[in-house]
Amino acid sequence: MKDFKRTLVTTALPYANGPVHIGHLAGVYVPADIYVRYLRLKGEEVLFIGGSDEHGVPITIKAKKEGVTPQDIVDRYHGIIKKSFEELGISFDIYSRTTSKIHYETAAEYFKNLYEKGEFVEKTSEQYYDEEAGQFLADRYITGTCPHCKNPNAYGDQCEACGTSLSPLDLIDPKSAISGSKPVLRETKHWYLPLDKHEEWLRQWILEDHKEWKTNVYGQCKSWIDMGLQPRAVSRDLDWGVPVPVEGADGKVLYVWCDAPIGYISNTKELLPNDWEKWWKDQSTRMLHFIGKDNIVFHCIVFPAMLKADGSYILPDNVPANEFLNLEGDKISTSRNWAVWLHEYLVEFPGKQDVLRYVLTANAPETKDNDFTWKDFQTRNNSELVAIFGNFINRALVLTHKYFDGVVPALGELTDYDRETLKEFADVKADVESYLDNFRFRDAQKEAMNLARIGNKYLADTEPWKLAKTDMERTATILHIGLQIAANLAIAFEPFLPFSAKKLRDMLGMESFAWNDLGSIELLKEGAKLGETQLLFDKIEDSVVEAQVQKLLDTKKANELAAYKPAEVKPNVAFDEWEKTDIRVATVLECTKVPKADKLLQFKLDDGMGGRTIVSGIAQSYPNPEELVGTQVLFIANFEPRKLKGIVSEGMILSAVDADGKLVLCRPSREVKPGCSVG
RNA sequence: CGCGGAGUGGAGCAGUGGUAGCUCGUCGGGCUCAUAACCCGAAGGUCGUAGGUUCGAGUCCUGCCUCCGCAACCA
Repeated sequence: MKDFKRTLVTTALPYANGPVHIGHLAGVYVPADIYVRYLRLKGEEVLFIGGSDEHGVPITIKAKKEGVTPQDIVDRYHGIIKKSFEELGISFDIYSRTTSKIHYETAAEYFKNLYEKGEFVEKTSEQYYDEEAGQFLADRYITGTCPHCKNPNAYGDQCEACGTSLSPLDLIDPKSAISGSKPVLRETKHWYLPLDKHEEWLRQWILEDHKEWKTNVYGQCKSWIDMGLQPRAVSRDLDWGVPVPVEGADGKVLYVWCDAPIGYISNTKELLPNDWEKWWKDQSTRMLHFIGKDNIVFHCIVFPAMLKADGSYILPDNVPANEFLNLEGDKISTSRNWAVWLHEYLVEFPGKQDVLRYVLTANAPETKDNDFTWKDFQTRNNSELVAIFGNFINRALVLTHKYFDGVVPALGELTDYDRETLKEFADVKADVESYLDNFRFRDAQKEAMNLARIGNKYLADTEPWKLAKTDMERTATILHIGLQIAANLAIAFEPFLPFSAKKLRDMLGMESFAWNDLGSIELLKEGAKLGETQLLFDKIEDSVVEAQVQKLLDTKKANELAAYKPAEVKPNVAFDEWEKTDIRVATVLECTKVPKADKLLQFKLDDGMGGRTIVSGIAQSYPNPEELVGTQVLFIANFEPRKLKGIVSEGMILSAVDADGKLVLCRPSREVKPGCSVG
């Protein structure tokens, strides 16, 4: 590996049309933060850049829907995102945004420079334009009939019914998804980055020089390059974004994918106006992009091509991309509200930042998609953080306070077993480092956790609570070692669980610490006074996670209701046909469940004509049938009587079927005489 | 046949040619300093599926099935 002097870490810019959720965290921000904290702790020079991506069509549409400006939308979400990152301890050196003044300047300048160097090509094409909304339409915002399967709800890029890839021009009878109007074709000019011209060096740079990249990253890049790279548009017709800084480009802005990565540069500039270039243009800087798998091509091919086109910038040394995290078996979705939102978590689980960090790291989707469940969250907290880590710390501290008045006791003569234990945990440092250096955060954290396992085993095997009755000198040595292990934990977990590591250092009275001290057994001095003991982690009760699961179930139900579409209307019926049906009102006299039937209720009705019995299949929607007595219902009076479960049913009671399948009885809006006709 | 990734004990994940591992859960035992925590032991897998290469395959090759991503949004 090259000998780098400093490391620049960027994280994918979250899109400011919603808050940040656990998927973003597990895929990008938590691993990046662990890595950065690790480097800082080693004393290396490192810069950690983040920011919100605030341009693009979806934000304008959301703004229109809410009747506010795009700026209002991004101000809202940028605020939420920035604050929640801070509270989770994501230690950005700067978290800025792409609507900043400096970004507009930087992006425009970047574009202009490439334009003047002739790095773009111009192309004019016909695209659909929505005259009502006054804007060009992205492929996905055009719907119409699929030319292959005649599905009337195909999108401009693909028909989801038959799976065919489409172009908007293929659609029969296209419609704008924004206004519903019929779009028209208009000519428009755009600039393209000719990726095909960059293919040769990209092939060498990725496929030959960076075989160490993760398989998912390398594989996707290889497939793109082997297919042949195509020019990619860098501008769009839109009024929200960085204006294209070229004559005759009115109404055009930089396409978001081009705009957003330049944000990494502008944010660096904003933080270090005079010193930013050493982070971007010095070959001894190592650049890393932490992203999710959806962003691989942009960060490995497109953005590097932009950097290379300029010529003065360095290229990323690695792009550790993660797969996706699912939630309770379903994929996370902002639009469906199927997510655990960071800002909500922080309110609902105060002081438990590290629990989330721990769980997301332990179950990080490093090689494939993983699933987050609340049950797993609880188990990892209770069985790992509390039972193994927290409990070990508590044992060591309680014993020290009990036998040595909260003062670090003296280290006496070591036994063979002591030496074995010390040797075991001295290896932890090298193991954790090796995992972290290879972006294997899950294994790294597990290895750190091993320190606590070693500690627990050491105490169980040496039994200081028994020795305290006979041999205080030996007890002192054991607890001295136990406390040194605890102090090592405080260092090892600093990158992963910074809040708990700090708490632990306070309890131990540790003032200074550095990564290179890891493995040392001289972190605490004999005679040093320990701080106040408290629990490092708390148990999470069943009711807490059950409430979170319920919250998700409620969301799912709300989604079903929102997605409800009325059934197709049946073929028309002549009036005299319809008139043959005799609908009447009746008052319920008795209503009971039919024995041995799940769905049936037996009604005794006052129909104004001597009464009748009707059996109706609505029991699951009305678990307490007696409550219906005295209410009125509508029923069909001229059905042939029919036997159900041995009871003769003389008609049918009318119910509406709600979106969730629940049946709701129909009744007159005020009481009427039993036997009245309905028509 | 668009391209890439993934499919391993009850759950979540490692493992790229040579006796199938880890964490949690389960069962049995021990300990009692500790947040009923800790320590020891055991049970549990024909590694998606059908073929093939090989002395030998979870690991390589081929077909098929399923899930995810890339194309609007999106980590």
